[in-house]
Amino acid sequence: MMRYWLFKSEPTTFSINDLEHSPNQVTYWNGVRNYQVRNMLRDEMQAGDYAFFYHSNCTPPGIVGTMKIVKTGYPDFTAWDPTSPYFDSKSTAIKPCWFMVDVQFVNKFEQIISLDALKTHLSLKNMLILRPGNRLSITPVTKQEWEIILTVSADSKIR
DNA sequence: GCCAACGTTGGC
DNA sequence: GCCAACGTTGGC
Repeated sequence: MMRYWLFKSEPTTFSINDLEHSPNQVTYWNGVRNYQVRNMLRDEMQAGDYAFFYHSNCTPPGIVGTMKIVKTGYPDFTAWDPTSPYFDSKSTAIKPCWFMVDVQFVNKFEQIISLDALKTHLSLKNMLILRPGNRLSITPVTKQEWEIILTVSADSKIR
């Protein structure tokens, strides 16, 4: 059963352009250090799932494109590197604590669908990203939400 | 740069 | 296992 997701990233750290220009347009999504999100990466995400790429902490924040999960959860090895900002001594190769998936670029929207724009769609009002105080860097998206947002993106192209 | 929300830590 | 203090996220 295919699922849909939304991945947040600060574009100054890693943007959709960075993904587009990665080798084979694929990258590992490392650095998740939240247990709820870890569980999604480790247990729930499947190859073939689709995800929105969301730019956070920028002007304006919003969804900028889509990507695809191409490798299911495996240990986030950047947690093992003492020189990495993502180092965490809790995690070892024998007993990994943190996980990541590989994602592949699919497309970039011609126009960002800003957080403000998302808020104007009644049918999207239950999106986790719109919930005040939601800080999960990855959230599940329903099939309906996925399709509505793609429609919004196609509409914005015509204008 | 402010601040609300909320996850994590650590003392007890 | 409770909960206050603290740190981080992220919109504004």
